[in-house]
Amino acid sequence: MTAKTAPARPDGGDLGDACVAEALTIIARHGLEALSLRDVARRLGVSHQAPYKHFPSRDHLLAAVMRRCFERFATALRATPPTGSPDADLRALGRSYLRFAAGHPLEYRLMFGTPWPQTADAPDLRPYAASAFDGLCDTLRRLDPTADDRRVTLDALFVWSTMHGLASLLHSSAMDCLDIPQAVAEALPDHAMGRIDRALDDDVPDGSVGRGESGETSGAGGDPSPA
Amino acid sequence: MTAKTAPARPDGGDLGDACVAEALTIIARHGLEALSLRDVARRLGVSHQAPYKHFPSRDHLLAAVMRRCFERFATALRATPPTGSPDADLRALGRSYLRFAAGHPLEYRLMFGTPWPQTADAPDLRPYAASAFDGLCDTLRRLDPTADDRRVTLDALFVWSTMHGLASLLHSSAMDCLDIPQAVAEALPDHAMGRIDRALDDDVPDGSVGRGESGETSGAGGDPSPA
DNA sequence: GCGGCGTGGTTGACGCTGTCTACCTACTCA
DNA sequence: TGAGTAGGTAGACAGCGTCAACCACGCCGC
Repeated sequence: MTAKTAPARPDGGDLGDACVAEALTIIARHGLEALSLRDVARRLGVSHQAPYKHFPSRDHLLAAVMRRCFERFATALRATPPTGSPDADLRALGRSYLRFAAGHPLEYRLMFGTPWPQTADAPDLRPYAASAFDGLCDTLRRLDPTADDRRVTLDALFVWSTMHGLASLLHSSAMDCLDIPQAVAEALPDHAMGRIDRALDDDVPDGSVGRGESGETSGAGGDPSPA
Repeated sequence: MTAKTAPARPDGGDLGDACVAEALTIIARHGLEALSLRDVARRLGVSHQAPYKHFPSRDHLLAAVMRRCFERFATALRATPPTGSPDADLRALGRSYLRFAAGHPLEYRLMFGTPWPQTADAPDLRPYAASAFDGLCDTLRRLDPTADDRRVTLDALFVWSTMHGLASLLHSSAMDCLDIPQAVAEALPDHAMGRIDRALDDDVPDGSVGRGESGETSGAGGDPSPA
């Protein structure tokens, strides 16, 4: 329990890592539903029980795969270094976000579209999600240095919601029902980012943004136990 | 093959309908992963093969469940009759949307968060998705009667993206990582709707919204074959 | 040197799943 | 009356996750 940091077995490869890589390949190609521990073992040429020496259950393997997805996602978001203009930075961030989602739709769905396995609710994944969200908050703070923390958090969640909605809807089955011309679909990301720009651009007191229609704040998301 | 419109078997209940209802109950309570045809049959007190007389495969049952979900969703959205003010209508529509998603998170995920079974890509579900989207477009058209169709479609997709993003994120695992105070999370829907209001409020030429940064339109979602 | 032991691999079994096949029964209709 | 069919039955199959038992090897205290 003490000197168990890195297994680094003498016989070359680490089966645990290989399992994660193979599972990630399967998910990226055929989706989460197609992932099976036995298939992973078969592809790696080991017995169907070998992965259980590295992961107590399928969910633990899934959690490891998700960690790797989050690493890649965080790397992709950090790939756009901040420029001088917070406005341009926000757009670049949005573009990176959508590019990752478009390029890795199944991994994206794994991270944000499916319920996490109970195994993964550990604070293990928190740093990745938090760092991405903090980056967004920082950009927004530079955009409007006078905004307080609550305002920045709300705006960050608003921006994130729109980006996540775009990323999800653009590759969703529901979208295919709608006969949206491809040219319109392709113009949507920039259009939405323009709308976000305008939504955030003008600075007015908080009261006019969340203009409460007499207790309506609890109308949509107020129920503390919706399930 | 001709007079097969409604089975309406003489022996009381319709097992097909009962299967859909039972499957919907299971999904709403335990999620899609917990749905099994054998479990449905067991709960209904019939053999594990009985459902196959009504649905050729699990996916066909799933498609029927999704149709029922969409019916309920469309009903929920239509429950808010249009008032005189398109601005108020838009907010009411958003509230209905989020209320349904909060009240039926697993059904919502089934409709918009998981890939549809190939069985369901028939034009069967199109009317429901289209009617909801058209309602949103109509409201936006009343908000700005001068906007052309392309503009209305883009704005509708923008609004829908934000709503869908909110609905997804507010109940996602990623959100739990972020230590968002509950008060902020509860204020988010109204805040976001206020931002949307402002994003749509001012009317300026399309050029300033989708200000193309020299071909950037194809940067985020332009790749026609992302997978 | 050697026995205990943890690590990482194996095989075999269990119950679960979706699905295929065959069989049976009751109703409809020519 | 007899064929056809809709709808329900049971049995079998492969694939799945998981539990249990077993085995080979490297390490460490004696």
